[in-house]
Amino acid sequence: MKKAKAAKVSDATRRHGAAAIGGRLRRLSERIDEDCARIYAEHGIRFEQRWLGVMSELAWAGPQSVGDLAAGLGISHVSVSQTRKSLEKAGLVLAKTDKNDARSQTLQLSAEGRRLFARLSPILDLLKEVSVELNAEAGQVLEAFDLLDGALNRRSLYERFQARVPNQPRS
Amino acid sequence: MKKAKAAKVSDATRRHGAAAIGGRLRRLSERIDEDCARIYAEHGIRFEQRWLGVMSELAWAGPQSVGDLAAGLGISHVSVSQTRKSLEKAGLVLAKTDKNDARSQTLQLSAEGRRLFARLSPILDLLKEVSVELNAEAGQVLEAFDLLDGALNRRSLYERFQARVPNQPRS
DNA sequence: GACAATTCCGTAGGTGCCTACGCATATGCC
DNA sequence: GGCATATGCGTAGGCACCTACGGAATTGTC
Repeated sequence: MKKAKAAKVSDATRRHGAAAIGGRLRRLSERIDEDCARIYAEHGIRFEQRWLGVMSELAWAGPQSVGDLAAGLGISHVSVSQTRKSLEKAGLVLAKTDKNDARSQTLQLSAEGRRLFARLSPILDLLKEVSVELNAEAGQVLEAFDLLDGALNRRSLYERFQARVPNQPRS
Repeated sequence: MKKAKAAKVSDATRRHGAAAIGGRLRRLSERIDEDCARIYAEHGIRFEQRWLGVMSELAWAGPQSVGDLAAGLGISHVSVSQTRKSLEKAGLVLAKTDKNDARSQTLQLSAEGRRLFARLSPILDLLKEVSVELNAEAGQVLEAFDLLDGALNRRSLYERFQARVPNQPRS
Protein backbone atom coordinates (compact mmCIF):
# COMPACT_ATOMS: atom_id res chain seq x y z
CA MET A 1 0.00 0.00 0.00
CA LYS A 2 2.87 2.28 0.20
CA LYS A 3 3.24 3.82 -3.04
CA ALA A 4 6.32 5.93 -2.82
CA LYS A 5 5.04 9.06 -4.27
CA ALA A 6 8.43 9.38 -5.84
CA ALA A 7 8.68 13.09 -5.98
CA LYS A 8 11.29 13.29 -8.60
CA VAL A 9 12.62 16.73 -8.96
CA SER A 10 11.52 17.71 -12.39
CA ASP A 11 13.56 19.60 -14.87
CA ALA A 12 10.82 22.19 -14.98
CA THR A 13 11.37 22.77 -11.31
CA ARG A 14 15.01 23.37 -11.86
CA ARG A 15 14.46 25.52 -14.87
CA HIS A 16 12.39 28.19 -13.19
CA GLY A 17 14.02 28.94 -9.90
CA ALA A 18 11.93 31.06 -7.65
CA ALA A 19 8.70 30.60 -9.55
CA ALA A 20 8.87 26.85 -9.11
CA ILE A 21 10.04 26.75 -5.52
CA GLY A 22 6.56 27.38 -4.24
CA GLY A 23 5.05 24.27 -5.74
CA ARG A 24 7.97 22.26 -4.64
CA LEU A 25 7.66 23.31 -1.04
CA ARG A 26 3.97 22.61 -1.14
CA ARG A 27 4.53 19.08 -2.33
CA LEU A 28 7.12 18.47 0.33
CA SER A 29 4.75 19.77 2.96
CA GLU A 30 1.95 17.54 1.75
CA ARG A 31 4.17 14.54 1.88
CA ILE A 32 5.16 15.30 5.44
CA ASP A 33 1.66 16.10 6.66
CA GLU A 34 0.34 12.96 5.05
CA ASP A 35 2.90 10.76 6.76
CA CYS A 36 2.17 12.41 10.09
CA ALA A 37 -1.55 11.83 9.66
CA ARG A 38 -0.90 8.21 8.91
CA ILE A 39 1.25 7.83 12.00
CA TYR A 40 -1.40 9.32 14.27
CA ALA A 41 -4.05 7.09 12.77
CA GLU A 42 -2.02 3.94 13.09
CA HIS A 43 -1.49 4.65 16.75
CA GLY A 44 -5.21 4.88 17.20
CA ILE A 45 -5.08 8.61 17.90
CA ARG A 46 -7.73 10.69 16.24
CA PHE A 47 -5.68 13.79 15.61
CA GLU A 48 -5.69 16.22 12.73
CA GLN A 49 -2.45 17.74 11.62
CA ARG A 50 -3.85 21.26 11.60
CA TRP A 51 -4.62 20.98 15.30
CA LEU A 52 -0.97 20.77 16.23
CA GLY A 53 -0.10 24.44 16.39
CA VAL A 54 -3.11 25.57 18.36
CA MET A 55 -3.11 22.67 20.80
CA SER A 56 0.59 22.94 21.36
CA GLU A 57 0.37 26.64 22.05
CA LEU A 58 -2.51 26.17 24.44
CA ALA A 59 -0.73 23.35 26.21
CA TRP A 60 2.50 25.20 26.48
CA ALA A 61 1.50 28.81 26.98
CA GLY A 62 -1.96 28.43 28.50
CA PRO A 63 -5.35 29.93 27.56
CA GLN A 64 -5.20 32.56 24.87
CA SER A 65 -7.40 34.45 22.47
CA VAL A 66 -7.74 33.64 18.80
CA GLY A 67 -5.67 36.63 17.86
CA ASP A 68 -2.87 35.78 20.28
CA LEU A 69 -2.69 32.27 18.89
CA ALA A 70 -2.54 33.56 15.35
CA ALA A 71 0.25 35.97 16.24
CA GLY A 72 2.16 33.33 18.16
CA LEU A 73 1.90 30.79 15.40
CA GLY A 74 2.50 33.21 12.57
CA ILE A 75 -0.71 32.28 10.76
CA SER A 76 -3.95 34.13 10.05
CA HIS A 77 -6.65 34.53 12.64
CA VAL A 78 -9.01 32.90 10.15
CA SER A 79 -7.02 29.72 10.19
CA VAL A 80 -7.05 29.70 13.98
CA SER A 81 -10.77 30.34 13.96
CA GLN A 82 -11.41 27.40 11.67
CA THR A 83 -9.17 25.16 13.71
CA ARG A 84 -10.97 26.28 16.82
CA LYS A 85 -14.32 25.27 15.41
CA SER A 86 -12.98 21.86 14.61
CA LEU A 87 -11.36 21.50 18.02
CA GLU A 88 -14.52 22.55 19.84
CA LYS A 89 -16.56 20.09 17.85
CA ALA A 90 -14.12 17.37 18.84
CA GLY A 91 -14.45 18.43 22.47
CA LEU A 92 -10.76 19.21 22.83
CA VAL A 93 -10.98 22.94 23.38
CA LEU A 94 -13.28 25.19 25.36
CA ALA A 95 -13.98 28.82 24.50
CA LYS A 96 -15.37 31.56 26.64
CA THR A 97 -15.92 35.21 26.02
CA ASP A 98 -13.30 37.44 27.57
CA LYS A 99 -14.45 39.26 30.70
CA ASN A 100 -13.07 42.59 29.62
CA ASP A 101 -13.71 42.43 25.91
CA ALA A 102 -16.81 40.80 24.53
CA ARG A 103 -15.29 40.58 21.07
CA SER A 104 -12.51 38.32 22.23
CA GLN A 105 -12.74 34.59 22.79
CA THR A 106 -10.38 32.89 25.22
CA LEU A 107 -9.54 29.33 24.23
CA GLN A 108 -8.19 26.60 26.47
CA LEU A 109 -7.71 22.87 26.30
CA SER A 110 -10.50 20.79 27.81
CA ALA A 111 -9.64 17.89 30.09
CA GLU A 112 -10.01 15.65 27.09
CA GLY A 113 -7.79 17.93 25.07
CA ARG A 114 -5.07 17.69 27.68
CA ARG A 115 -5.40 13.92 27.76
CA LEU A 116 -5.14 13.66 24.00
CA PHE A 117 -2.14 15.92 23.89
CA ALA A 118 -0.47 13.88 26.60
CA ARG A 119 -1.03 10.71 24.60
CA LEU A 120 0.36 12.43 21.55
CA SER A 121 3.48 13.68 23.21
CA PRO A 122 5.62 10.56 22.88
CA ILE A 123 4.82 10.48 19.19
CA LEU A 124 5.77 14.11 18.79
CA ASP A 125 9.00 13.38 20.59
CA LEU A 126 9.82 10.62 18.15
CA LEU A 127 8.94 12.89 15.26
CA LYS A 128 11.33 15.40 16.69
CA GLU A 129 14.05 12.79 16.65
CA VAL A 130 13.18 12.05 13.05
CA SER A 131 13.54 15.71 12.20
CA VAL A 132 16.98 15.73 13.79
CA GLU A 133 17.90 12.70 11.71
CA LEU A 134 16.60 14.29 8.53
CA ASN A 135 18.31 17.53 9.35
CA ALA A 136 21.64 15.78 9.67
CA GLU A 137 21.09 13.83 6.50
CA ALA A 138 19.90 16.78 4.47
CA GLY A 139 22.62 19.27 5.26
CA GLN A 140 21.04 21.27 8.06
CA VAL A 141 17.91 21.80 6.10
CA LEU A 142 16.05 23.24 9.09
CA GLU A 143 18.55 26.02 9.39
CA ALA A 144 18.22 26.63 5.71
CA PHE A 145 14.49 27.11 6.20
CA ASP A 146 15.15 29.58 8.96
CA LEU A 147 17.53 31.44 6.74
CA LEU A 148 15.10 31.52 3.84
CA ASP A 149 12.34 32.65 6.15
CA GLY A 150 14.58 35.37 7.48
CA ALA A 151 15.74 36.43 4.05
CA LEU A 152 12.15 36.78 2.84
CA ASN A 153 11.26 38.71 5.98
CA ARG A 154 14.08 41.12 5.38
CA ARG A 155 13.16 41.54 1.78
CA SER A 156 10.32 39.76 0.05
CA LEU A 157 10.54 37.89 -3.20
CA TYR A 158 8.50 40.66 -4.74
CA GLU A 159 10.89 43.36 -3.62
CA ARG A 160 13.87 41.40 -4.81
CA PHE A 161 12.23 40.96 -8.16
CA GLN A 162 11.38 44.63 -8.47
CA ALA A 163 14.98 45.53 -7.86
CA ARG A 164 15.89 43.61 -10.99
CA VAL A 165 13.27 44.92 -13.34
CA PRO A 166 15.09 47.05 -15.94
CA ASN A 167 12.40 49.68 -16.41
CA GLN A 168 9.16 49.65 -14.54
CA PRO A 169 6.34 48.35 -16.73
CA ARG A 170 3.86 50.44 -14.85
CA SER A 171 4.09 51.72 -11.38
CA MET B 1 5.75 29.81 33.39
CA LYS B 2 8.03 30.97 30.70
CA LYS B 3 7.12 33.90 28.75
CA ALA B 4 7.73 33.85 25.09
CA LYS B 5 6.94 36.79 22.97
CA ALA B 6 7.48 37.90 19.46
CA ALA B 7 9.08 34.85 17.99
CA LYS B 8 9.59 35.14 14.30
CA VAL B 9 9.38 31.45 13.72
CA SER B 10 6.95 30.28 16.35
CA ASP B 11 8.15 28.28 19.27
CA ALA B 12 5.50 25.71 18.52
CA THR B 13 7.16 25.18 15.19
CA ARG B 14 10.48 24.59 16.82
CA ARG B 15 9.05 22.42 19.52
CA HIS B 16 7.66 19.73 17.28
CA GLY B 17 10.24 19.09 14.65
CA ALA B 18 8.99 16.95 11.87
CA ALA B 19 5.31 17.36 12.67
CA ALA B 20 5.56 21.11 12.30
CA ILE B 21 7.79 21.27 9.25
CA GLY B 22 4.87 20.59 6.96
CA GLY B 23 2.94 23.66 7.93
CA ARG B 24 6.02 25.74 7.76
CA LEU B 25 6.85 24.70 4.24
CA ARG B 26 3.30 25.32 3.22
CA ARG B 27 3.38 28.87 4.53
CA LEU B 28 6.65 29.54 2.77
CA SER B 29 5.21 28.20 -0.46
CA GLU B 30 2.12 30.34 -0.15
CA ARG B 31 4.24 33.39 0.36
CA ILE B 32 6.26 32.67 -2.73
CA ASP B 33 3.33 31.78 -4.95
CA GLU B 34 1.53 34.89 -3.85
CA ASP B 35 4.43 37.15 -4.71
CA CYS B 36 4.79 35.48 -8.10
CA ALA B 37 1.09 35.98 -8.80
CA ARG B 38 1.43 39.61 -7.93
CA ILE B 39 4.40 40.02 -10.22
CA TYR B 40 2.60 38.47 -13.19
CA ALA B 41 -0.43 40.63 -12.57
CA GLU B 42 1.58 43.84 -12.31
CA HIS B 43 3.19 43.11 -15.62
CA GLY B 44 -0.24 42.78 -17.14
CA ILE B 45 0.17 39.07 -17.74
CA ARG B 46 -2.81 36.92 -16.94
CA PHE B 47 -0.98 33.87 -15.70
CA GLU B 48 -1.82 31.45 -12.94
CA GLN B 49 0.98 30.03 -10.90
CA ARG B 50 -0.28 26.47 -11.26
CA TRP B 51 0.11 26.72 -15.02
CA LEU B 52 3.85 27.00 -14.80
CA GLY B 53 4.80 23.35 -14.64
CA VAL B 54 2.57 22.14 -17.42
CA MET B 55 3.26 25.03 -19.79
CA SER B 56 6.95 24.84 -19.19
CA GLU B 57 7.03 21.13 -19.87
CA LEU B 58 5.01 21.52 -23.03
CA ALA B 59 7.21 24.36 -24.21
CA TRP B 60 10.40 22.57 -23.43
CA ALA B 61 9.66 18.92 -24.20
CA GLY B 62 6.82 19.24 -26.70
CA PRO B 63 3.36 17.68 -26.82
CA GLN B 64 2.71 15.06 -24.20
CA SER B 65 -0.08 13.12 -22.55
CA VAL B 66 -1.55 13.98 -19.18
CA GLY B 67 0.19 11.03 -17.61
CA ASP B 68 3.57 11.92 -19.08
CA LEU B 69 3.27 15.44 -17.74
CA ALA B 70 2.34 14.16 -14.31
CA ALA B 71 5.32 11.82 -14.28
CA GLY B 72 7.67 14.48 -15.58
CA LEU B 73 6.55 17.04 -13.05
CA GLY B 74 6.30 14.66 -10.12
CA ILE B 75 2.67 15.52 -9.40
CA SER B 76 -0.58 13.59 -9.70
CA HIS B 77 -2.37 13.14 -13.00
CA VAL B 78 -5.39 14.71 -11.35
CA SER B 79 -3.55 17.93 -10.80
CA VAL B 80 -2.42 17.95 -14.43
CA SER B 81 -5.97 17.22 -15.52
CA GLN B 82 -7.34 20.16 -13.57
CA THR B 83 -4.62 22.44 -14.84
CA ARG B 84 -5.36 21.26 -18.34
CA LYS B 85 -9.01 22.19 -18.03
CA SER B 86 -8.05 25.63 -16.88
CA LEU B 87 -5.48 26.03 -19.64
CA GLU B 88 -7.90 24.88 -22.31
CA LYS B 89 -10.50 27.30 -21.05
CA ALA B 90 -7.95 30.08 -21.30
CA GLY B 91 -7.13 28.99 -24.85
CA LEU B 92 -3.49 28.29 -24.08
CA VAL B 93 -3.44 24.55 -24.63
CA LEU B 94 -4.99 22.24 -27.18
CA ALA B 95 -5.84 18.60 -26.55
CA LYS B 96 -6.46 15.81 -28.97
CA THR B 97 -7.10 12.13 -28.50
CA ASP B 98 -4.10 9.93 -29.14
CA LYS B 99 -4.17 8.05 -32.44
CA ASN B 100 -3.12 4.77 -30.91
CA ASP B 101 -4.89 4.96 -27.59
CA ALA B 102 -8.29 6.50 -27.30
CA ARG B 103 -7.92 6.82 -23.54
CA SER B 104 -4.97 9.13 -23.83
CA GLN B 105 -5.06 12.86 -24.46
CA THR B 106 -2.12 14.61 -26.07
CA LEU B 107 -1.68 18.19 -24.92
CA GLN B 108 0.23 20.93 -26.67
CA LEU B 109 0.55 24.68 -26.43
CA SER B 110 -1.69 26.69 -28.71
CA ALA B 111 -0.23 29.61 -30.65
CA GLU B 112 -1.57 31.86 -27.96
CA GLY B 113 -0.03 29.63 -25.31
CA ARG B 114 3.37 29.94 -26.97
CA ARG B 115 3.00 33.69 -27.18
CA LEU B 116 2.09 33.98 -23.54
CA PHE B 117 4.97 31.79 -22.50
CA ALA B 118 7.34 33.87 -24.58
CA ARG B 119 6.13 37.03 -22.89
CA LEU B 120 6.55 35.36 -19.55
CA SER B 121 10.07 34.17 -20.15
CA PRO B 122 11.93 37.34 -19.22
CA ILE B 123 10.04 37.42 -15.96
CA LEU B 124 10.91 33.82 -15.25
CA ASP B 125 14.52 34.61 -15.99
CA LEU B 126 14.50 37.40 -13.44
CA LEU B 127 12.83 35.12 -10.93
CA LYS B 128 15.58 32.66 -11.54
CA GLU B 129 18.12 35.32 -10.70
CA VAL B 130 16.17 36.06 -7.54
CA SER B 131 16.33 32.41 -6.59
CA VAL B 132 20.08 32.47 -7.05
CA GLU B 133 20.26 35.53 -4.83
CA LEU B 134 18.09 33.90 -2.18
CA ASN B 135 20.03 30.71 -2.40
CA ALA B 136 23.26 32.53 -1.70
CA GLU B 137 21.74 34.48 1.13
CA ALA B 138 20.02 31.49 2.73
CA GLY B 139 22.89 29.05 2.82
CA GLN B 140 22.30 27.05 -0.33
CA VAL B 141 18.71 26.44 0.57
CA LEU B 142 17.89 24.99 -2.82
CA GLU B 143 20.42 22.27 -2.37
CA ALA B 144 19.01 21.64 1.08
CA PHE B 145 15.62 21.08 -0.53
CA ASP B 146 17.14 18.62 -2.96
CA LEU B 147 18.76 16.80 -0.10
CA LEU B 148 15.57 16.67 1.91
CA ASP B 149 13.67 15.49 -1.13
CA GLY B 150 16.25 12.81 -1.72
CA ALA B 151 16.32 11.77 1.90
CA LEU B 152 12.56 11.33 1.94
CA ASN B 153 12.69 9.40 -1.30
CA ARG B 154 15.26 7.03 0.11
CA ARG B 155 13.29 6.58 3.27
CA SER B 156 10.00 8.29 4.03
CA LEU B 157 9.19 10.15 7.19
CA TYR B 158 6.82 7.34 8.02
CA GLU B 159 9.49 4.69 7.68
CA ARG B 160 11.94 6.68 9.73
CA PHE B 161 9.34 7.06 12.41
CA GLN B 162 8.49 3.37 12.45
CA ALA B 163 12.11 2.53 12.95
CA ARG B 164 12.00 4.44 16.22
CA VAL B 165 8.80 3.05 17.67
CA PRO B 166 9.75 0.96 20.68
CA ASN B 167 6.87 -1.50 20.59
CA GLN B 168 3.94 -2.42 18.44
CA PRO B 169 1.86 0.63 17.54
CA ARG B 170 -1.58 -0.34 18.74
CA SER B 171 -2.99 -3.43 20.28
C1' DG C 1 -22.26 61.26 25.63
C1' DA C 2 -21.88 60.90 20.58
C1' DC C 3 -19.58 59.08 16.81
C1' DA C 4 -15.77 57.77 13.97
C1' DA C 5 -11.94 54.79 13.89
C1' DT C 6 -10.00 50.62 15.38
C1' DT C 7 -9.87 45.93 16.85
C1' DC C 8 -11.50 40.96 17.35
C1' DC C 9 -13.35 37.40 15.14
C1' DG C 10 -16.40 34.92 11.88
C1' DT C 11 -18.18 33.58 7.09
C1' DA C 12 -17.56 33.09 2.18
C1' DG C 13 -14.92 31.72 -1.19
C1' DG C 14 -10.20 30.72 -3.45
C1' DT C 15 -5.62 28.05 -4.14
C1' DG C 16 -2.94 24.12 -5.59
C1' DC C 17 -2.24 20.15 -4.41
C1' DC C 18 -4.08 15.45 -2.91
C1' DT C 19 -6.80 10.45 -2.46
C1' DA C 20 -10.70 7.61 -3.70
C1' DC C 21 -13.32 6.04 -7.09
C1' DG C 22 -15.34 5.05 -11.64
C1' DC C 23 -15.57 4.87 -16.60
C1' DA C 24 -13.68 3.65 -21.01
C1' DT C 25 -10.12 1.62 -23.60
C1' DA C 26 -6.21 -1.51 -24.10
C1' DT C 27 -3.75 -5.75 -23.19
C1' DG C 28 -2.71 -10.50 -21.67
C1' DC C 29 -4.06 -15.14 -21.49
C1' DC C 30 -6.66 -19.14 -22.60
C1' DG D 1 -12.76 -14.45 -29.56
C1' DG D 2 -13.84 -13.72 -24.83
C1' DC D 3 -12.95 -12.11 -20.41
C1' DA D 4 -10.17 -10.60 -16.47
C1' DT D 5 -6.86 -7.26 -15.47
C1' DA D 6 -4.28 -3.10 -16.19
C1' DT D 7 -4.02 1.63 -17.63
C1' DG D 8 -5.27 6.66 -18.82
C1' DC D 9 -7.93 10.09 -17.34
C1' DG D 10 -11.92 12.48 -15.31
C1' DT D 11 -15.07 13.84 -11.25
C1' DA D 12 -15.97 14.42 -6.40
C1' DG D 13 -14.47 15.85 -2.41
C1' DG D 14 -10.67 16.85 1.19
C1' DC D 15 -6.79 19.57 3.23
C1' DA D 16 -4.50 23.50 5.42
C1' DC D 17 -3.73 27.49 4.45
C1' DC D 18 -5.12 32.22 2.47
C1' DT D 19 -7.66 37.20 1.25
C1' DA D 20 -11.78 39.97 1.28
C1' DC D 21 -15.30 41.50 3.72
C1' DG D 22 -18.62 42.47 7.47
C1' DG D 23 -20.68 42.54 12.16
C1' DA D 24 -20.03 43.64 16.83
C1' DA D 25 -17.52 45.62 20.66
C1' DT D 26 -14.00 48.85 22.24
C1' DT D 27 -11.41 53.09 22.18
C1' DG D 28 -10.26 57.87 21.13
C1' DT D 29 -11.75 62.59 20.48
C1' DC D 30 -14.46 66.27 21.26
